Amino acid sequence: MADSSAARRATISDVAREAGVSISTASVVFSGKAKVSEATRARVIAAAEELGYTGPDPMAASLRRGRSGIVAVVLEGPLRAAFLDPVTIPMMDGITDGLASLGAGVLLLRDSAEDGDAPNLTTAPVDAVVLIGCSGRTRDALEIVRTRGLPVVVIEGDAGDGIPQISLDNRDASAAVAAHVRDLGHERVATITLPLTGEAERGDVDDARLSTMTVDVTRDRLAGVRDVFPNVHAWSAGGSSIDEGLIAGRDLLADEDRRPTAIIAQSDLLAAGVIRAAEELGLRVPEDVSVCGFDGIRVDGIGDHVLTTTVQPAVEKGRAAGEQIARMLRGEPADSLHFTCRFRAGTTTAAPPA
Amino acid sequence: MADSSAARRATISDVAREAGVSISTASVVFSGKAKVSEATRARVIAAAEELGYTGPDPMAASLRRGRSGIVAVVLEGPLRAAFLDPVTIPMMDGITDGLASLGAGVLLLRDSAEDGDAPNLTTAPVDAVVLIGCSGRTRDALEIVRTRGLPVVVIEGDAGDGIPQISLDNRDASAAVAAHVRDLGHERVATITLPLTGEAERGDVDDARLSTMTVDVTRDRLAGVRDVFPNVHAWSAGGSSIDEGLIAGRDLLADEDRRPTAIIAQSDLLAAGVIRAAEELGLRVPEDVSVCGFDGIRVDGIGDHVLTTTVQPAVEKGRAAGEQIARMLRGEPADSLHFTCRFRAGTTTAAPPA
DNA sequence: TTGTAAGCGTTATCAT
DNA sequence: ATGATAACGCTTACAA
Repeated sequence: MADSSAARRATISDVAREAGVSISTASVVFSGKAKVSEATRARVIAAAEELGYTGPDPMAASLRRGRSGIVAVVLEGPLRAAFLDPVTIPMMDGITDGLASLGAGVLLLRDSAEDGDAPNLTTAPVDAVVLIGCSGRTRDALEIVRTRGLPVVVIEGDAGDGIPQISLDNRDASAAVAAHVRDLGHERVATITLPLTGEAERGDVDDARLSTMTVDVTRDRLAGVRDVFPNVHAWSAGGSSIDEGLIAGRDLLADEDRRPTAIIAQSDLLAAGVIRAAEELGLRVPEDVSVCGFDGIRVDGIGDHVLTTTVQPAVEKGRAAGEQIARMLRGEPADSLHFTCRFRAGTTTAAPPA
Repeated sequence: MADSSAARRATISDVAREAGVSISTASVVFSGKAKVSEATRARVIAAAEELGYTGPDPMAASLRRGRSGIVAVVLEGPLRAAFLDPVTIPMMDGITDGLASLGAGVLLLRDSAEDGDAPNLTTAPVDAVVLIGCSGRTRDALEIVRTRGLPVVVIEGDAGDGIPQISLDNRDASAAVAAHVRDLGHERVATITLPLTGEAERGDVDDARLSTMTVDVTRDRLAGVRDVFPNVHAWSAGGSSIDEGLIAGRDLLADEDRRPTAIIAQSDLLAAGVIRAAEELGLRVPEDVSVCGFDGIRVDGIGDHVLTTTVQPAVEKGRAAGEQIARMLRGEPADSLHFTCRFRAGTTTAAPPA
């Protein structure tokens, strides 16, 4: 008798019973994995409607299939910070794209291992993982993922071993920018690096600090500049933003005597900040000081300038990552892919002032 | 004999056996839901290590608990578009924040119902859903979610019924901006609206088009302007971006005779575009034309101007949504919350030219 | 403190 | 074309 008054959610077996068919038949109606006569299908659909059954429970289906249809994307630091970087968005878009063939969704995860009860790699029902910017804390994430045996692709980071990674010719591209600056005749050059470690600490970079550097991207882009200007004055920003560029620019351009004639920023955002700093100080770009960046995103806030920079294929990087994940999930072998930037001369660089 | 050579993944029962304890004891060691003697705990941990067991399978745990620890955030249109809107990111950050107490992750979902095999509301293992900008297609999402019986919160959209929603005083805030413009003495005023429908179609808005309007935010902000300027000339942008603002601005400011003395843009991005358009045409802001926006985000690219606008509490909105979700998941009642904007006078508005 | 056992709701295999 | 049945791997009363 006890006809449970509190509405328990209908299951596929309720539907099957109501429709007078077996559970497996009902299941097949929803999955479409086998032929079902039109008549029974209709009965099942009707029964489902009747009972308010909205289709297989995703968690049960996940368990049974061994797939959740979810891919984690691990970003460094808080979301806001990650998305402040203008290349993140196109890249994410690319990832979704590459994953499309698989019909997988994207779960945003932060890399904070400490974060108590936050959702993390060890407890999230994901089929695979994309790691972005493998550095410090992210390395822990990699460890977890590996022991969990999840397929993983790393974007911009050294994963080691046989882990497919999507890389960029940071060093060469950076060197190309530097070469452009050198060819213009600059000798007193400074570079503004991305953060050296997870902890953003800005200021001049000396050898001691250099040895603490853990972020690959930072290292490679700096190395590229040094390939051309071995003794370049390096200044490390606390992040990649216009504000940080502004701070760095003010510091580097303040002292008239030691003022560089060209500043090579390791991101377009930083470069934009430098341009602002220059304008603040009444310096003209590029007549008084040349400025260039890295990324090739569209930066607002630099007026009519076209930034001299190198353009990275952000969407393609993301798509490649997504595609490799898709392949691995299909049991196919995945490759590491290397992308190259394209140098773009703009209006923010010129010969040094006479 | 057949000691499966292909390494099948170890399960908790393997661990239990290896450690010589019952399955439940092993389970408890990992969940910490009950006291276990230090000795047995150690044995279990050791066994797990031995077998390479990395903790309970998330899918199995999800099924058993009835919780996946994942909350879906449904955005309108492609990810890229959604994240292009500068208020989205702080809002997402707020959501993650509000969800933190729950330890839930965020699954990004698009609202495209048609999208074949893409991951969607009906098949994703989520515990709850946040709907952003409930309009048109998003309404279908709402329907699905409701029949699935998932807790849901709607941000900026009319969900009807007893669905908690996070709202903004779009109309009043917009009216306040308009009032400011009126108080400065402007009479020839134009407004640039957000898209009227999901399909971005830009251009003058007449009554016919007005009746096709489906987006709540657009409607409310426009209504606010009309509260002050009943016959305001409305021009609908194809989206909320600087480029769209530029296009709109060019069109509105082109004809010297019909040129408005003030343009009220429904977003800061649009306003930034208008300012650019004005500068292109050699018009000074605010001397020749006043411009104001909506959102209160930091816009790059408008030089030294401080945009006259109204500031919306984006992070707070997101956090509120997250918190309401958390409450519902705890079985507590959830409320609708209403947020208000704060008017901010900037340097882009002044009295009309004499 | 530890063990027993009953599901959670599916899907896939194999018969029929 | 349809049905019976065995997993999937875990959690949690409840019993010992």
